[in-house]
Amino acid sequence: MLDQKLLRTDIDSVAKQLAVRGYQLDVDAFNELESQRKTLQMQTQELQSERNSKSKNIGKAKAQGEDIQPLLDEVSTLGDKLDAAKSQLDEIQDRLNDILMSMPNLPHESVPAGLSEEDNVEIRKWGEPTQLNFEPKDHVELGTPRQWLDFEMAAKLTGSRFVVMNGDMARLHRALIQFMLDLHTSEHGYQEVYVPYMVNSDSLRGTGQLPKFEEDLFGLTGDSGYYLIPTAEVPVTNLARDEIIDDKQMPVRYTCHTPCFRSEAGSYGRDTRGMIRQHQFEKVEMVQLVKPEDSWQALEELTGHAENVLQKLELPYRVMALCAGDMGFSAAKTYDLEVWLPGQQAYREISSCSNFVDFQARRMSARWRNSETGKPELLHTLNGSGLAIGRTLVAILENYQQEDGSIRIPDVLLKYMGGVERLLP
RNA sequence: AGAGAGGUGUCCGAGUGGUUGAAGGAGCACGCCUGGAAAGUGUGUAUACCGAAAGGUAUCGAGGGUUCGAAUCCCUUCCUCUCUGCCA
Repeated sequence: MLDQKLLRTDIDSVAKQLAVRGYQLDVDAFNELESQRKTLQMQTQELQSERNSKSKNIGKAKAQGEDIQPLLDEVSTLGDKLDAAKSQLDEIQDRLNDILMSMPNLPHESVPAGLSEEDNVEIRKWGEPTQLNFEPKDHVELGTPRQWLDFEMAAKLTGSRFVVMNGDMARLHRALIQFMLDLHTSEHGYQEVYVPYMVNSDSLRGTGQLPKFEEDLFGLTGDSGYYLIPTAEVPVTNLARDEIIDDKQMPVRYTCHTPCFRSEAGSYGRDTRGMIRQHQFEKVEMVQLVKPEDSWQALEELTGHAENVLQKLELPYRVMALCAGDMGFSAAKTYDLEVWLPGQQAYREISSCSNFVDFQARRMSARWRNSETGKPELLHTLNGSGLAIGRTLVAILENYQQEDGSIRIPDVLLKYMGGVERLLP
C-alpha cells in the first residue's frame, strides 16, 4: 500500500511513476473520492463531537439530579443524522481503500523502464554456459526413463503439473533443501523458521497477493477461508504483522523451507513440459526485516546470498534487473537470478529477490521502534528465493549430466547424499 | 468436539453504562541526587486521521446491536488458557 499522504499531496507524480510499470491511475476519480471523503469526514466528526459533548452534559445533569428531558429532546435527531453521515463515509472509504489496496508499489528510480521481460537488463553474469561434448538432454529426457521423475504417476494421483520423484532423485531433492538451509543459517546470518503452509486472508493481503491475485492461489473448501501458501514469503513476512520490533533486533533475517502452491492461472500452455512450472514445488526462502535506511544495501546482500547458493553448486547464472513492467505487484525493485539450462540452451529464472520498501509493512502494520525518536515506524521488508528447489534440481540434472546419462552430484551436496556420488541410469 | 475462564496501551494489569484515552506498575526518555553507577526521586511516554494552531474524531480481539452516551449490557465470530474427549 502506498502512503496516503503522498497520494493527497503529490498524486500526479505517483500516477507518473505507476505509469512506468503500466498501471493507469485514474487521478480525477481518486481526487473526487478523496474530496468527498474529506467533506464527509469533517461532517461526521462534527456531529460526533456534538453528540459527545451533549451526552456528557446529560451525564453531568443526571449526576446532579436535574431534569434531563430537555437535553434528551435536543439530541434526539442527532443520531439519525450521524448514522446517515457515517454510512456515506464508510462507503467512500471502502471505495478508496479498494483502490489503494489494488495499487502496485512505486518502482525505485534505479529500475529499468519497460513493460515486458524484453526490457529486463543484465547486471552481471557468473560462469559460462556449460559446454558438453555431446548433445545435452533436458531434465525430462534425463529423469523419466528410470522414473527418477514420474510425471505420469503424478498425473494419475492428482493431475497435470505435479511430479513424483523416486529413490536417489528424491534424496537429491531433499539434499538441496538441507544444503540451502544450512548455508543461509551458518554463513549468511539467517534464523531458520517453520511456519504454517496455510494462511488466512489477512496474511495474503499483507504481502499483496490479495485482493488482486486470488486466482493464482489455491483456497481451501469449508468455512476456514484459508489458502495454501504460494510462497513462504507470506507466512514468514507476516510474522511481523501488527508487531513492533525492537531496533536492537534489526535486521531480522529469516530463512524457511516450505512447499509452495500456485494455481498457475493464466499460464496455460507455458512451460508445460517437465518441472519448470508446477502447482506444487519446494522453495527455501529468505526474508529480511530492516530499517528503512538499510533496505537497498540489504537487497544487494540478499541477492548475493542467493547467488552464493548457485556459486557453491557451480551453476552458471546471470543477474537480471527486472524492468518496471515485469516486476511483481509489491516490489520496488527486483533482481532475478537466471540459471543456465543446457537442455533448453537458455537462462531460466531460479530466484527472485525484491525490496518492497514500506509497501508490505504499511499493509500489515509491521513496525520497528526507532530509538532516536522513541516512535514506532514502518520497517522495510525484502525477500528472495534461495532457491527454488525444483528448478535447482532441473539445473543440476542438465548441467551435471554425463554422456552415459548419469548425473554427477555437486561436491557441496555429497555430505547429504549418504555415499551416493552419481545417479546411475 | 463438550464444559468453564479470558482477550484492555511497548509489556503486566485495574476498570460492569456517564467528566476513562483509559488507574497502578514495569520498561523507556529527560532531569535531580552521585566522583561515577545502582538505589531513590520528579516529569514525560499509544496509534491513525482532520487542522496552520487551538483543538477535534476514531481505536479497549473483530463485526453487529441496545442507548442521549458502551472498554463496561446483548448477539455473532475469531483467538488464548484450564478440564474432559479424540488424535499424529
